Amino acid sequence: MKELAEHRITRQRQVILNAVRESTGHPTASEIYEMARKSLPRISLGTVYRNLQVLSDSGMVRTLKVEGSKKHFDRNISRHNHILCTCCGRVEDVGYDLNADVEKTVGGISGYKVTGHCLTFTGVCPRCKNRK
Amino acid sequence: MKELAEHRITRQRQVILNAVRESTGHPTASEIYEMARKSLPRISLGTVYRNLQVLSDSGMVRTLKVEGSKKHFDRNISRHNHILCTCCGRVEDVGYDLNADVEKTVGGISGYKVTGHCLTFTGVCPRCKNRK
DNA sequence: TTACATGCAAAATGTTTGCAAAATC
DNA sequence: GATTTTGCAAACATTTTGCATGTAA
Repeated sequence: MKELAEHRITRQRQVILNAVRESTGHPTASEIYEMARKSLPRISLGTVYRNLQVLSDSGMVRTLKVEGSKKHFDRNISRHNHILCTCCGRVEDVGYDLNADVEKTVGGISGYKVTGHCLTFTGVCPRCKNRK
Repeated sequence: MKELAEHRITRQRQVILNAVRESTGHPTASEIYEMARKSLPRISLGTVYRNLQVLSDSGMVRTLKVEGSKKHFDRNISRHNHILCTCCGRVEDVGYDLNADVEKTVGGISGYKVTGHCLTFTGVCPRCKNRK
């Protein structure tokens, strides 16, 4: 994990970080691009991608890879898991966590040096349930 | 889940299914394409993608979405989880499973009708550990 | 002033799709 | 013989990259 201090603090970088932090959900790169464009109309998608990478590498945002082809980004960098609505594509945090020693257990089983895990639930969100 | 019986049994379909079943790891679509090409040199990538979709929909193979951009396919359709080597990209099964009532718990927490979950560990595999 | 960051456009990657011909049932 | 499936190529969506220019430190 590189420190952000190694990087320059540009207007674009700040706007992108703020966009993620102000987002209520788990925005994709192009959603962040649209948000950033409101204050920096000439910002490019490439810059958004490059900065999301930098911010993710330096631990300031979290990159989520849920079902589907797009990456999502998360302002919440603490340990937590996610739930994906298979109906509307919504991604939400879920306040459920694995036991802390699970990674140790899996390390023993697999022989890997386990560095992390990703747990995503799928289901139908309350809104979609009620819509039927 | 559609039954495969609704679909015709073509040579391509069989070759693709066999390729997944005979694979030792968790091949990607293009790896399956290369395998299939050994017996059907004129098979197309589109056919591979279409058939993997059919086989996955009918529950005969499992589609895996691990970190990284590509989908992987798994001959093992029973409940199990995966571990990804962040060093070489290898994906392996891991004989660790969540408690069966976790989904019920998460349903209660989130208000979702939970239909599944996906748990993937990341780490460094024994081969990559020893290579240093 | 110089190394890093940007905008732009093109390329790369992985996957899906339209269509006419071929194969299955 | 009707319908599904195929091969091919083009389209698609997302992400990455090369490069000349701009900018923070």
